[in-house]
Amino acid sequence: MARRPAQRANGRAATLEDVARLAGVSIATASKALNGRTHVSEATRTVVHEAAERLSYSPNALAQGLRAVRTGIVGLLTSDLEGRFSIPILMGAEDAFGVGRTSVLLCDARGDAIREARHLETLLSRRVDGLIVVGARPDPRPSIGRELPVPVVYAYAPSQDPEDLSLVSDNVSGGKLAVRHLVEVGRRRIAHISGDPGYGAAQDRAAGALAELAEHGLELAGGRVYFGSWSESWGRSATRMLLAQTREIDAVFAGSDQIARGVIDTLHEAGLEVPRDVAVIGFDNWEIFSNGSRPPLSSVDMNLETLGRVAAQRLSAALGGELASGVESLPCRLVPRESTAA
Amino acid sequence: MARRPAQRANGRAATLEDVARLAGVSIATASKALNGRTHVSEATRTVVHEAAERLSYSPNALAQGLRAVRTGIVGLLTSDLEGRFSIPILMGAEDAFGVGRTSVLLCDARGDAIREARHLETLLSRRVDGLIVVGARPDPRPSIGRELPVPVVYAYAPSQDPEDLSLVSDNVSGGKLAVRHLVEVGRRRIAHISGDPGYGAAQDRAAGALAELAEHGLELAGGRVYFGSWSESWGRSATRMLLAQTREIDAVFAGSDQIARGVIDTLHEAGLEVPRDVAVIGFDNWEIFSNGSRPPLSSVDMNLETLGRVAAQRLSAALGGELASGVESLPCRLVPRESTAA
DNA sequence: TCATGGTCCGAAAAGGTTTTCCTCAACGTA
DNA sequence: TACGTTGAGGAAAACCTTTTCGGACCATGA
Repeated sequence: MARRPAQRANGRAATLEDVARLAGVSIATASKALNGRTHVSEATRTVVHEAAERLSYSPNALAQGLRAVRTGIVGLLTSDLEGRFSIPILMGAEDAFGVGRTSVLLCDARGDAIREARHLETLLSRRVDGLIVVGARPDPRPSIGRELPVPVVYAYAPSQDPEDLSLVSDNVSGGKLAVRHLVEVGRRRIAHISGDPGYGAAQDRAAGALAELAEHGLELAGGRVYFGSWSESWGRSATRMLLAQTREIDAVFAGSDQIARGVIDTLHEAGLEVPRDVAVIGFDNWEIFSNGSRPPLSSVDMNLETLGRVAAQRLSAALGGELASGVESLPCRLVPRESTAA
Repeated sequence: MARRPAQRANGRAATLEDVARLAGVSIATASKALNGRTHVSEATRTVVHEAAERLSYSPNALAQGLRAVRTGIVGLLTSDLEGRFSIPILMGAEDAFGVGRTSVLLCDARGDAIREARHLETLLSRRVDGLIVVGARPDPRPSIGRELPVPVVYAYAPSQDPEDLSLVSDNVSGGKLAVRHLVEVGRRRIAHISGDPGYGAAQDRAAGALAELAEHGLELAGGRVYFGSWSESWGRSATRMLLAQTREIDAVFAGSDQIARGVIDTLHEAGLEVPRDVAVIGFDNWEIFSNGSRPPLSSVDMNLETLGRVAAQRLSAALGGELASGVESLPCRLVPRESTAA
């Protein structure tokens, strides 16, 4: 069994010329009729539309893009697609552009600079209207270049070049948000277990947490931030270390949902109940983890869809005129669940 | 602070004509020189290349696509991007096409048929060379149409139309693989806890498991397959139900890694050690779950990257000639970890 | 009858590339 | 010298659409 792709009789898709011929008008008139331009009588317009319908005419976007200034394609250059951060951003961007108006050309550099450069070249040769660059981790990454013929927005990971426009999540206020929530549900002895201290995000969240604690006249339980790695197993080890040092805690702010899972596990093993004895809040709001957790895990959401959406908006705005530069921080959002219930 | 996108002096990208003028040759010669065609002297070729370099010339892929039969773009129409199944397929496909040769235009229909139709229209108007359709769940989905001007490959979710070409994972043999592994590490009283029985994948994995058990003259522990939902919490409830009925089990085959997590949790709570008392194997090999688990979870990998890669290959092959039809099943792969260690 | 104005439509150019076919020059051979 | 051959390079068409500009036609008023 085999089958050839369906094609029109002449072996090609219908062109505007075919439509015009069938409608008995010129190409110019057909174009004007289909695009709703003026200087076409209603009767003619109807005839043309019918002809287009009959031939299932679909304008060749390549030819349109060649003639017009815009192509309606933006490039999304990501460094880590399997990472869970690119996807929400991608979806937000796709959303903001609107179906049918702009398409997204996706390239994954897999963290390889050479591959990234080649992808960039390809995207430019396809005459994308703009680029969104999504880094693998939320730390400054090399700029893809300042002298590009199209506007570029960096999302999640800012560019090292301050002249570029970058959109990032405000991890400091995210850390504050988490601690403020814990305080609001009555907790006072709050510990912080986070991930790799080499990540700016880890430092920022910790800084926000400490600042918020200070505002309430509180000190960090456990005496220090437990930095380690972004893994469940680190959440477990760190919790064991923490409990070995002090059992005087009533809340843990975990630097990620994965860490939080490890924390909850170990608290349970130690005979502590969540949230009765110890409240736990995570970060990322990765639903598969936070909802799968028992009890469901409160978390801080980085609003990555919004990040993508705003990136798309900035890009659209930049098509017409100027592109701002600098780093724009977008707020996080608290998602309370049972693990911090009062 | 604001900045305009960099542009060339005349406000546009360099064209072949610019290169030709700078090199002092005709457009035709410049084209031939850059594309490595014959009938160009070495000297001229060098001059042209230098000119192109100086102008940082990049051929306009739109114009190339307009002239050529192929555009070098394939469309990827997915129904559920946030689901974790589209991404590996996408990456496999991107990989197989090779960087720079073919680009992937990504559209997410969000499970909405109307949105899907609009995306399809857009993709066709952009004259993609082919389409890969990735469904949201591994059950037959409506065909996007038989009379399309480009070849289409369905991946993960097969098309309902047997004339279409579909690539799916072989869940039956995946189920066999899991049980065979458990038998090989010496287990005999094997239970199966799976997800939503409305999923063909759940039925197939169960069928494979039962067939493999039968081959070894074994019966299913617990007396039946525990179907439920694809969640951690179902893994927990089902394990409680299973243990309430019999503690005569030494292995559990879970229908997904998430379920397996719930199973392991509950086994631990019941005082059973994994893998000493009960071995556990999952499905999907979702590393964030299987590696985060304690102990690390053995699993069956559906080889989704391979699925994507094969989809790309089939598409490439179809460009030249004919596209096969029917459903092609690709084998799964066992990934043993500690949770089934002997 | 002529001028004027308005409405509708069509010819043609532009956008950038590739390829075919043609010209032209140089060179070798009879 | 005349002719054939070879190799380099160029003109132009084709891919498809949009837009500008001008032409044709009709009606109206002077």
